[in-house]
Amino acid sequence: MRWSKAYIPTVKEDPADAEVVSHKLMVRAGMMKKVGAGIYTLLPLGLVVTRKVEQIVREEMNRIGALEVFMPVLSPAELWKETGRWDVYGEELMRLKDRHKRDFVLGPTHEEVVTDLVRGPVRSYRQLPLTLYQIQTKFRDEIRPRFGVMRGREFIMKDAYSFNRDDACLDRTYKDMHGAYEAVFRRCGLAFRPVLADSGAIGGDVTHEFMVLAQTGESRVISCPNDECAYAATDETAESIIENTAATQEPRPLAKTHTPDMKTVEEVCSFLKVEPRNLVKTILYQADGEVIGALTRGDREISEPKLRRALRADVLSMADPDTVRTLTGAEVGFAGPVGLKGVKLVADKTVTSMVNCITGANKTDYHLTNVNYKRDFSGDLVGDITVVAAGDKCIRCGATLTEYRGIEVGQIFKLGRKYSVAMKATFIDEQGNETPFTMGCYGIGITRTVAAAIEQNHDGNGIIWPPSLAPYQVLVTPVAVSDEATMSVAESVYSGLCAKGVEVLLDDRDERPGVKFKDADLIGIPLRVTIGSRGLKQGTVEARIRRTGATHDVPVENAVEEIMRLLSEVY
RNA sequence: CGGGGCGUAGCGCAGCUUGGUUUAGCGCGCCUGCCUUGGGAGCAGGAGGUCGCCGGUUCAAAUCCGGCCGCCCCGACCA
Repeated sequence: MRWSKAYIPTVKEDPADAEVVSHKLMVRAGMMKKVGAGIYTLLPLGLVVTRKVEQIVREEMNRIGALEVFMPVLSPAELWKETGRWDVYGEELMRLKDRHKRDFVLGPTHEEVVTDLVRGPVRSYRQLPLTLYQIQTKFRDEIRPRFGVMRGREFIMKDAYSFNRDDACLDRTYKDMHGAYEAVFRRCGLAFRPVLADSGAIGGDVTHEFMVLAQTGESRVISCPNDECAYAATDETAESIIENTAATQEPRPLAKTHTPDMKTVEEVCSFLKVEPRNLVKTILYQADGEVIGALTRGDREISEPKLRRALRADVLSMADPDTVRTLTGAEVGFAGPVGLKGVKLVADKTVTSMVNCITGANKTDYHLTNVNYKRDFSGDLVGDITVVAAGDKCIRCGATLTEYRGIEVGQIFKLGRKYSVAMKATFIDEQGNETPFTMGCYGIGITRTVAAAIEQNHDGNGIIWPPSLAPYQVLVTPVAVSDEATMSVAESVYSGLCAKGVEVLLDDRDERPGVKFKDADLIGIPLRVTIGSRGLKQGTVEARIRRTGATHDVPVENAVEEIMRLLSEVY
């Protein structure tokens, strides 16, 4: 490809609306252009990179026997009503009507469509397992799109769905997928970690997220530094051992104390001269229509995903102030578990071993002191509903946990039978029984992976593509296109490399060298070959590795061979 | 949806507080010519704007007021 024909509109200045490097660089390198909030056009360079990621994904999916299909972006509301997600999915589901006023959705994911696809033709266990995947545009009406293509509303995703005869069969597919995902991200040249995660609204039990390690990542990952243990999970899911104190105290008699206008943990603590860890905080939630009280230690946060799982609830949100006032008989800020009626109590496991703690009194401007579990109140449900913090102890090996940030580029779920039961998708098993499929679903954010690759591979001058994702492997840069000797060498190196099947970009623009070099660094081609009169006097051209900046003078005569050799070293 | 901010040439911005001396300006980019050619050169000339949209105030509005639209940032969501 010749640069003069390639449409790579690079820009010097960062776009005003970009926050993170990948967004800035993708715009500056002429890879994409914003059309509206969270929606982008991919320009030729951006598209080529995207296709590279897609191809890697495609090869790894095919390798484990998944079959590619192509489902529509638009799907009728009926399918979503069948599984109930029409009501549960929320605002993020982009709904629209056709000219006949019939309801449709722009697919954010395709469980319904794919389940509908197989529920007729697949009748026998002999046809299983079956795994279908597609690479398709998805739409999620994000509350707040940001960071360019990292959190867009429209994005390209690979989504795969497996139909298995039973749990053991699903386990095998899940394991294959796990392996395929590791292969995909390894081939993309990314530093990543598979971590345990929450299954969210999609439902199901076991799930892993694949995190690309990056400071700008939106996800917190908690991990165990002990290599043999290697426990890693998202902050929504991670479990830990939270050390308790003061367990040696003798229980003292329950007392009520006046705490005028002391609503927050901090206020109560400074007023009563105690540590937050001696408080039990009580937060009221609305869970599938029922009001529940969640209890955890004062210095900790309630994890809504954990709470939702503990309750097996679909919809969970904090109760509104009126509900709180009605049920506690007090202003917000004075709720407590003692004597709280009509509310199901969910206690974090740490709460059960606390001694002489402080809680709200369910009376405005009063708190209770010397509250003790079992004696004064009990949880209807006890579990882990607290957000993990760095410094907690590993649930598996006891080591002190650490935290890092990551970009979630993929997630694999064991769905179970949620969708197959809801949609009556069944097959006949070996015993002749009609049985719902046991399903799994597996996603990779393609466009997000492109952005993640840039987050992880750039410097002050621009992108440094991992060779497997680079839009071109070699950039041939003649210093002056007006110089005939320079151009004839450039052309022969270019055509020589093309003939070897190398993806080459020839910068044939009549620009000053500085401009070309800056653009070269910006678009991040792994190997640049510079041809100028200076080198030609010695009979050489210069090969420069983008990542290291290392240069090699190679003789003109066998330039193509030398460049091929250097290329193989870059890989 | 709550809070904050922005909308002026292809891009990045100034001007707005205190309306008219601004024919609306600057940098980058773009076009022509000369010159230059190993890290975003120089000189000369040039093109490009319904100042987001609608309405109001005024002799006069980019500037003041109201409404609407779009975009960005911070919070509650997620591949």
